[in-house]
Amino acid sequence: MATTPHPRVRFAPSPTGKLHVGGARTAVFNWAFARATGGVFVLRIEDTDPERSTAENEQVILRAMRWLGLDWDEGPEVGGGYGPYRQSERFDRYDELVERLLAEGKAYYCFCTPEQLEADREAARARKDPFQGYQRTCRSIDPAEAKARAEAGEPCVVRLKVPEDRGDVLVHDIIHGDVTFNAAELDDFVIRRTDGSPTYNFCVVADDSAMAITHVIRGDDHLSNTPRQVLVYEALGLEPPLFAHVPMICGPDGKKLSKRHGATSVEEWRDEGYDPEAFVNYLALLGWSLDGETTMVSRATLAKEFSLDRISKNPAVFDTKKLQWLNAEYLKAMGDEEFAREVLEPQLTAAGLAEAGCVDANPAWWSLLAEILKPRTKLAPDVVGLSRFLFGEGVEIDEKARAKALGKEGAAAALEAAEAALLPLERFTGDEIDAALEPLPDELGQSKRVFYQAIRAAETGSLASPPLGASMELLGKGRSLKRLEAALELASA
RNA sequence: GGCCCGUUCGUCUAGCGGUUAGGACAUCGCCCUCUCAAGGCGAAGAUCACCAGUUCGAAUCUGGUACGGGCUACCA
Repeated sequence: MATTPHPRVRFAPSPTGKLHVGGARTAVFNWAFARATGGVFVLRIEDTDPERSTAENEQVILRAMRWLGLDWDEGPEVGGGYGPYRQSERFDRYDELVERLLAEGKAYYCFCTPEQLEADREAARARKDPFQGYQRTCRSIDPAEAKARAEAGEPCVVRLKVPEDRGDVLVHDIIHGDVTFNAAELDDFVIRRTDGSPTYNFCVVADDSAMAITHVIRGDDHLSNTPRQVLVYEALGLEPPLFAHVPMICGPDGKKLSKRHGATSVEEWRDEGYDPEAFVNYLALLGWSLDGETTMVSRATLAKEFSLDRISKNPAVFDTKKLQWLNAEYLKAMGDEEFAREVLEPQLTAAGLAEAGCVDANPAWWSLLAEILKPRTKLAPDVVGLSRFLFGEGVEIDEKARAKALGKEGAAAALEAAEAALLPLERFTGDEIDAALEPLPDELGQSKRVFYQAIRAAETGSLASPPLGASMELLGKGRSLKRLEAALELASA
């Protein structure tokens, strides 16, 4: 049982909003498990609630899944042998099963109004009854009579009849072990609403079974609902799958992650400039570990090494700092050319500083830029601010740079000496530039700090920048010299 | 209220009866250095929630307590 030859797992988001990080992590686990075991990853859309489900949200979720690189083998837009993969397209199937349960006496009509139910609940609370669920009022109605009333149009729901003598319901959970619930504490829950639509706890079972799902991997918040689902499996005469309830993700305050903790949908993280692979890596490490030591876990590694027995039981706090560090690690691991094409070109194009195709037009220039920017980039959009000084003839010198660098005594002398030393250079490369400038501070009797900061202010307009030699190489001799001269007017003698 | 789950450095975790309780992020210090980063080295940080018990021996097994979370809907 533990080693099903070809596991089938599913991720079943509800298109009532964007894909959130908790859902994304569940998706990562399902995907990784399927890939690592040679199984099948099914994507199913749980849109039984027509009020809150929209086609737009479904698209947003699919887009987020693709961005994360989590491809599904069966589901919307790819099809498969167990479709349809939208619950809204499976209503006739659910209905058929509900009718069967009704006919077999395993479910029954309930005509209680919401007001009655609320009153019953209140009464149970008042008399301190530990059982505050449905009081099974309509169980005693004669089935034939109930059917007649229902067919006559009287508003009613259908409830599952929890067997009186069912006793303990065991949930076999791969992460938690066997979890025991007492059926007597489960009420006869609704499986079909007044409007005829089926409820979650019923559809999940109908679909997981119909889609031959072998392992249900989902959030811990579903553990308490699982015994209800087990009861549905039993009523239907079906074998339940294996369950794996993964710990929740929470905010720094220990509460379930939500909007007030900041960005919660994966597209917001994408827009902030995170790399999808780094994001998946981080998500995977939230509640799972490869060996306790390794922190860089690529999708390829996940697809090979992921296993359910290394998922922890306790909830995890989402730590943006660590995500950011991981993201920077992925950027640093990129080749210069790759960084130029995948980070620099799109970011600088979006910022209006460069144009599509720029990297192809001058690969060497862009590779050098990539080399000096990579270790300084935490998030992709950082490159815009880091390289802005390279675009345009002159550069705006910020106030701090004026005051602290150009305002220093000897700044003008530094600029003049630099210009004189650079003017004769034939090969205007970082190394040549560095070599030409190197002896100047001593010759001028200046500290390196004063000397170089004056040059830096002149060339980059700021007190902090990438290495000067390479920066000037990227600017080119013409612009570099022109900027030295321009700064001279602002510099103190 | 009832039921269920969880609890190892600030955070993510390793650990599965005998370890100086290991790693990573963050923090701090030193080195490198013309700035900012990156990098290297190092430090600090966990009476393993608490209390009993089992055992020669417990973070690891058992029970209870506390705290946190979840479910208890005609949401999913």
